[in-house]
Amino acid sequence: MEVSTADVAPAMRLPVGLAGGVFPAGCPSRTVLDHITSKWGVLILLALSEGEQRWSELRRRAEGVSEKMLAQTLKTLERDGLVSRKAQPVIPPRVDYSLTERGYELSALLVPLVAWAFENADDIINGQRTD
Amino acid sequence: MEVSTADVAPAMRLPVGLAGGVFPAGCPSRTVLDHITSKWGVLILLALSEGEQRWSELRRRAEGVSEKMLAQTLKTLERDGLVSRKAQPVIPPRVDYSLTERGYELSALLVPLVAWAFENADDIINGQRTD
DNA sequence: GGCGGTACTAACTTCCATGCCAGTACCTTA
DNA sequence: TAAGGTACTGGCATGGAAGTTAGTACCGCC
Repeated sequence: MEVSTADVAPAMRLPVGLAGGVFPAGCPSRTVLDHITSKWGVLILLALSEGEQRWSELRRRAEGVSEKMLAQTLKTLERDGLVSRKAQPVIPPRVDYSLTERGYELSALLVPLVAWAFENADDIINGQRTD
Repeated sequence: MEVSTADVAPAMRLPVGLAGGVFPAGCPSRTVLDHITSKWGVLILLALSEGEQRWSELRRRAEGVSEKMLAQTLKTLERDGLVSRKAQPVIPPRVDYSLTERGYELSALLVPLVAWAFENADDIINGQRTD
């Protein structure tokens, strides 16, 4: 078998921490991973990967998200420096959300993952493995 | 800025579903995404991406996982056709887990994501964005 | 003989993410 | 005047994820 991590991203090989244990419990990586792999985190990053969007637009695109979770998730992602918030002091309020540079980096990795999930979802759910 | 979704996986662009709504709520993609982005799902897939491993080895590598969650997660991933289980009828019991072909496909996308999280974790947690 | 390791399953409990609802402040349209 | 849209915040409820504990069956080690 020659499928290995090396095929994927030569400059992105998993670091030292992996040799002998995936991650120390409670290390920053775990926290960050939790944020970006959270149910709504993924969807929102994904939606924003296609460009700046307003609050209400995000609500519609991340179908099923409640206002509370949208606010909470956006706040987390903003604190993590992945999303930037631009509020315009107009009435009615208008707030635009977009990805930061770091956010784009992330979404570049996230998008193929989600695409893969989308493409394989039916097979997987129907229990049709090829192997 | 040249980081865009197009740079990543030309054949993996996000499909039609995305234009106008990330995913329908309750569609298979959501379910699969939940499995593979689950707290322990990620860690286990990651650990297995480095090759076949036994139960007890996985316990140690995914630091902090309880036996219950390990069993549960492995069962889910096995049902999804991402992990294969080989039990040897020896005493004491010996069970080896490895990724299926589909599992490797996934891990190839997951590994760079996790690597990114690892590399950026400190910056993110300390709130030091560069932008 | 008793402890520990291997690979689990099952029951009970706890806790946090999420959901649901209500409220805010201002404007527009009917 | 009343309803509805915009962008939120906060409280309470709950369900599912996760943790805890115990039990199983067999063996090797000391």
